[in-house]
Amino acid sequence: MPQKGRGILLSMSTTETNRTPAPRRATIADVARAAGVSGSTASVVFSGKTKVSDATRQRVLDAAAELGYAGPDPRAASLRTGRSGIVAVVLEEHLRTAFLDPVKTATMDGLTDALATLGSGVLLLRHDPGGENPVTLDTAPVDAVVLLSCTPRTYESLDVIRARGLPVVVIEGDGGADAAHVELDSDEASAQLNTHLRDLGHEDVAIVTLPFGLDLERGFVTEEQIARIRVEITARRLRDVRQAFPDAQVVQSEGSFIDEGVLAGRLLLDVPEDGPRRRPTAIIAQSDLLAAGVVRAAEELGLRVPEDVSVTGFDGVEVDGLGGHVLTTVVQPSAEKGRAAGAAVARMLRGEPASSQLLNCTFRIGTTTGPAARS
Amino acid sequence: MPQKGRGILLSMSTTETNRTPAPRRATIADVARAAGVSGSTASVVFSGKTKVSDATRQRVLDAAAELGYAGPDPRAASLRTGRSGIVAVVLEEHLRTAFLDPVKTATMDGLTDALATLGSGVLLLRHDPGGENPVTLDTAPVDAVVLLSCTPRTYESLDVIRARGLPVVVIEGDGGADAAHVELDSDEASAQLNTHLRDLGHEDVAIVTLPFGLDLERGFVTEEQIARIRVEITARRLRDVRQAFPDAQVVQSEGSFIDEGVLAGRLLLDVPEDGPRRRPTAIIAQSDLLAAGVVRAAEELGLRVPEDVSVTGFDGVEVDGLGGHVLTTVVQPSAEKGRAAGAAVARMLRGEPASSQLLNCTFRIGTTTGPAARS
DNA sequence: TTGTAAGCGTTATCAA
DNA sequence: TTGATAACGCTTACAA
Repeated sequence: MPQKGRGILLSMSTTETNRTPAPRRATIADVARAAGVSGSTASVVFSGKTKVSDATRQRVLDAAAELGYAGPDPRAASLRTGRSGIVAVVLEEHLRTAFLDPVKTATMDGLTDALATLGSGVLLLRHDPGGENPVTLDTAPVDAVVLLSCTPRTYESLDVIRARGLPVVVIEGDGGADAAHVELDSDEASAQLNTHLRDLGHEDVAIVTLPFGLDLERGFVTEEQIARIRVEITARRLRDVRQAFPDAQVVQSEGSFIDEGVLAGRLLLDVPEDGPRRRPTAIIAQSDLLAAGVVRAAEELGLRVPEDVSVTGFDGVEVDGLGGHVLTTVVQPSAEKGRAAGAAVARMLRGEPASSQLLNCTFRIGTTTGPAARS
Repeated sequence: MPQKGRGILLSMSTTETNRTPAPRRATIADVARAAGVSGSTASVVFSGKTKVSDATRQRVLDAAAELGYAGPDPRAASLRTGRSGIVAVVLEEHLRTAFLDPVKTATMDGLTDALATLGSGVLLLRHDPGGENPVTLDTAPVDAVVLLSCTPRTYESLDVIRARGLPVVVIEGDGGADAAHVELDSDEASAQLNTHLRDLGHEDVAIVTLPFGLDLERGFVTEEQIARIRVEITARRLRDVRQAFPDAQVVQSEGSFIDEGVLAGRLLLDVPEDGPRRRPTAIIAQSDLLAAGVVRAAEELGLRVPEDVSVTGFDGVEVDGLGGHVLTTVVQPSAEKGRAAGAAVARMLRGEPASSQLLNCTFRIGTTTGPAARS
């Protein structure tokens, strides 16, 4: 079709003057009239909430087809019912960034699954307080809100949500008493991982951590820096490991990526024959992606995993690029987190009070850990 | 809070009998009344569409605060305005699967950016014709629809959309005359890649393709199988390469993954010293992830890239796990695709006719190609 | 700058 | 099984 242009505009206004009075889409009322039934009957034919005789239904359906009526307008329906069938998911970051994290993706997957069962779709919302973002929780027709990647800033969203009286579910974060929570318990599984390594005779252990949130460069960190960690998950996982291995060397990565793991791994494993530092016999990475990188670094240096060095991860996700290895890792129920959040949404929509759920991680022994190498 | 229980239920019904008559949320009418202004004035205070005296505005705002009114109900507003501020994105697959593809993620990113500017959010919809999926295009209050991963089946969605009269944008697919399209032109860039390899002296070239859509196992394929390829993108990219290298060996992968690339790479590169097959001097992979895997396979086998073997990709995405290499590749404007789709949505929402856009790929020379190794 | 009034298209309730 | 009626909460010409 042509773009706007003078000639076209003229002909358009011509059409406009002598066009039929009502070029608007058919409504359910039109259908009802055409079918010779009441509006409520027509409505019920589409919603299926009440029994309608076959004959009547057919008449309504025929009329609808005739008029090109495609079913009730969701906007009107949602005004009337008070439900839009949409649940907002608030992400802290760019999608690109968020979906780089396989755990987050899996959680989203579980969430969409659960919500689909419920009959709801997922509206992606990025929480960016700075940007001029006109579609926010203020103006989106949503029935509930799920907070997925929580940082302290995310909680600003909560005020808006509370004001609207929307049900809120917070995944791994603190949303206050009126929000439902989905929490993870990794204590037991982490302890098992520690024991596993201890039992294999590992004493020289190193840790590759997620970022501290302090804008540090990748590398070895000091106790002082450890004390100032600002990312909760990093701090907790580190604490869990250091309970068993208080003297472990700690390398902070700049993110949960394979390539970061490679760099951290080199730092730890590429040690001069008789330099001051000894090569650890086991490396505990705070994510599977980091662990995959460490495995890679080891192999690059001609070290065999697990014969020469053991490597463990955290998350239990499938890592593309790990080759034949199966990581020894703490498996977190990523998709289950989403499903639990979906279930919580369902409950709150049913009017039940916000209730929280604690999900357990499990410890999985893979092929990347073995007896400590004799030094 | 306690779960439903007998005692609780009793006390609840007690409360119910003697609670205040109207526990419903305040509406804009309530606010107007409390502020002593008309409904329209109150409305305008929130929408900002018309000038309101500071005094009046303040009175309205105060009344709203007093009543705990959090702004206009989006459901009602969207019924009235005919806009919900939501655009549906239809994906063919599980989110998990869709977001494994870095190109798709980047496109989503561009799309959400563009739509945010427009004031719209993105509703994720999975097109699954089989499943019982109550929130579909039929029932979702959306202003427009973007089809992202198109397969022939996706077009079923189109009928529903058309019936609703919603604007449609199809990214890399054929949505018919009334849809806007975003298309990619890689001819030029592909030709440049071919020329690049030719100029470097490569003649023994192999191709690692995306799946054929024929449920084939990973491995070498026959001409007959090539003739039956059912995935358009695979066919087109293969055709482009074979124009220049008609005799290239072809290995089909089972998906766009690094690990698939590794396996395909081994198949091509791990050849016996004096077996029947010669080792190719260059491998053209149909995706960057596959290419990354091929690079890896080469290095595992002790071959240097690009000294012993050149590797090229397709997509131009950042690949985690590629180490220091920069792939020689065809860069497609992934995010731009999304942005273009967003722009198309904006235009159609403004009432302009569906118009289509063709985006160009570019050829990028990285560090993974070099002169053909002498055999 | 503010007010009046007329819907937007549905569905829930109740009665027939 | 069907029908009449009254909301649902808001926006926007248009008038004052």
